[in-house]
Amino acid sequence: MSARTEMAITMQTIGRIARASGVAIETIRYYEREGLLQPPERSASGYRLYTPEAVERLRFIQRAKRLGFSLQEIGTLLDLSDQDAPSAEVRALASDKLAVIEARLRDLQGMREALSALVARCDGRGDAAHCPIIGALSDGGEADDPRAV
Amino acid sequence: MSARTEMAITMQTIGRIARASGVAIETIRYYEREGLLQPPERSASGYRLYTPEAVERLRFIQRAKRLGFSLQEIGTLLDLSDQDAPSAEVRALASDKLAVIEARLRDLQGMREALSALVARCDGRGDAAHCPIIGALSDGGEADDPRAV
DNA sequence: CTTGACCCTGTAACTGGCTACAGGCGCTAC
DNA sequence: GTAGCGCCTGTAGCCAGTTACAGGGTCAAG
Repeated sequence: MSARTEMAITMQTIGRIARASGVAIETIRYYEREGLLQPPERSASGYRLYTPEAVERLRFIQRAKRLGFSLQEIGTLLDLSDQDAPSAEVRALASDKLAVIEARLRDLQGMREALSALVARCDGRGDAAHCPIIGALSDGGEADDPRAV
Repeated sequence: MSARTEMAITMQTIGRIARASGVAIETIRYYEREGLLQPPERSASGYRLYTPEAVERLRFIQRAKRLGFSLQEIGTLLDLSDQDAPSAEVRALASDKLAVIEARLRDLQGMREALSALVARCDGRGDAAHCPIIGALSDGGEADDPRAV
């Protein structure tokens, strides 16, 4: 059990880290092409060999994706982390993203309100010519509720 | 001013309806290819000639887009309207879309909460290694607030 | 008669994030 | 040795909704 004989710790093939992380093999290779993952070592026959940290990195990517970061932004986050950059930069990225999410939320809330008002006004009886939804889309919504659509 | 001599009412070229509707020329042709707009009449030299209703239809499309409908769904809405189908079908489409929007809203609200909690925990001082944002992304966020990210 | 704005068709590029081949080697078990 | 999985590269396709050419013809003004 000398350090010399177990040189490879627990290197894993791409299929194994794919299963361990829940990220598809093709996607892992794609992330490598996109620069999110360092090109790993290769076996004599050219197989990619990953350390367990690769799984951590993939999980990082997944979590950041869930928070709404794009792959490009995740790349930046990973770089900042790797270079141990000032935390303020990470924070700035996150709060920019937060602002984008909030803007999108306001957008969607507007849509929801407009649409639910329309759905509420349509009883589903009669035909499309008299449907308030069609009416609102056709002429800008000047029925009971003259809010712009 | 006989009906015979002014056969064309006020037919407009594509550039004019583009300006009147705010939709780019290329986009109008694209909508035609996609079946959202009926192929218009043509002049002797092959120019598209639109009636003023085309502008209405383009505005309909824009309003529906703002409400979150896809072009495909807008096509369906227009068909329902053209065929004067039962209003219930329009209503169903709208309330399905509403449900999708609400689901997306819940999603984004979750993102906002998680992200704003992280931003709040990072004071922007120190470096990335000690940044709670990086920490949460790296290990699943088991800091002050062990909520899953 | 020429300029320049407008229109035509058809096709390709773009965005982001994958996903799917095709064609070919490597590895392991029986 | 041979089956069958796993891995490799490289390229192409997918989604939606445009946008951008290239290479032409048309039309109105000066």
